Amino acid sequence: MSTAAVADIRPYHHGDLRRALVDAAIRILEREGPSALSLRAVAREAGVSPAAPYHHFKDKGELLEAVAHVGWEALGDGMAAVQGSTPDLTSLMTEIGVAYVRFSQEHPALYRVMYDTARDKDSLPEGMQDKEDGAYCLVRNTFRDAAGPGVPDVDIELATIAAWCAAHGLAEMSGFAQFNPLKEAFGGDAGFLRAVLSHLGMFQAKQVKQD
Amino acid sequence: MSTAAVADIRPYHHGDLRRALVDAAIRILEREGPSALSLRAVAREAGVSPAAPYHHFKDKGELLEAVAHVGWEALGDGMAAVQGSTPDLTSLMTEIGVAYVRFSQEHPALYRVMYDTARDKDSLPEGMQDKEDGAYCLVRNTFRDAAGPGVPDVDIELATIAAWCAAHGLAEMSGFAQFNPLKEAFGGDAGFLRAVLSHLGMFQAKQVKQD
DNA sequence: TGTCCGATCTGGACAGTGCTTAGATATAAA
DNA sequence: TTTATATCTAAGCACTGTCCAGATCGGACA
Repeated sequence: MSTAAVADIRPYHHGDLRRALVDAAIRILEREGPSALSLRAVAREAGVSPAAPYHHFKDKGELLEAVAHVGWEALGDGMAAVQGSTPDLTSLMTEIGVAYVRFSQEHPALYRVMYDTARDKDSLPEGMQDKEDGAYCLVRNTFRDAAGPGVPDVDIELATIAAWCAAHGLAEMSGFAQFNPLKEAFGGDAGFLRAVLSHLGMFQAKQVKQD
Repeated sequence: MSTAAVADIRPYHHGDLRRALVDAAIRILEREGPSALSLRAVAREAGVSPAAPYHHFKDKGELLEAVAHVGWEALGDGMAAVQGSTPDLTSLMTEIGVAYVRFSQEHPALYRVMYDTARDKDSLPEGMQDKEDGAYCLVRNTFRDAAGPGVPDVDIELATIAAWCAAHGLAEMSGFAQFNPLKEAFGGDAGFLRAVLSHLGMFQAKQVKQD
């Protein structure tokens, strides 16, 4: 079993084609956008025949899920990086939200794949929610720690999803050109993001603690 | 010019193929989802050759824009229908938000096309924002009326986009199966939507009036 | 060492896609 | 009736996702 586990990790002709394909897909995504991400282009980028991916993924969707998984981990890392940057919950949640939106701005194609695959399955991806250190759990734990004991789980969950909705909504809207004037009015993109996130009351600790 | 305008409205062999194609596309969307929406399938549904659509739309994207436009108008109608249902701004904004999310739940494929085409253009679609009676303007006007004179435009715009982000975020998240337990805790889907929207402070009038 | 087996990859094919071009047909204008 | 224009079709191109038969390679076992 232990040798089998090793074989699972480093098993190939090619080296590790599965990983190479995911990397190639992300490279194409960042370079040419989602519309250029065909399975054949990924195989080409990895220097392999068009049929080769089918020995590692059931279909294109399964490859995209693997790509999305990498994206969710990177997003989680980005959000975790600002953890502990301030003791104040309000500004901490704002900074986490800014980190979230920043990621979506820096990797728009990857961000799109992350949600597209999730929507196709009607289910949030593993890398985001299932693991205890996923991005979603990070937000929930932040609320839970701030609330302390005695606050019902339902309220924590509500605060979490409300914050997530706001951040995701802002991530999708902030790219539209129509909001450029408003961005300038708030001193650039960062100021705009903080203004919207601050405007959203759910980042305030009292809402979690009181109600 | 006036006769030309008439010719623009009713000019065909087929009757009105342009409109027929848009209708066919929406029919396919509601029946089989976004992945089945190929230009050829639309032509088939409309009983016409695969090349025929190219005499009415530059490419597939332009057809999708027309489809999205219909979607935005329908969404705007749905949101306008709850207008005046209550004099209280907080509950009115909540009801508008509920109408928004309901639309996305009842027409998930169409809703997806609406934002996909917008993202591809990095620009909000005409049907949503440009016209004075578009869905986005409806929200802005509601805030403006509630705020009265003296409140800077920037604050109105900020409240509008914040509300929009929250509604869109919730529209996208509410479909995920992971939130089903939470929905039950709030007495079903409607209760869940109102709980999240109420939790979001930007629906409260004071934030527009005071700040 | 030689042989075999299974995992890994290729070549070739199929149906379906967006889109273009050349030509047919019907409608309206002359 | 002739002509011009708008509308549509037929055929084809390059591309896609996916499958299949076979080639090739690695490690296990003799």
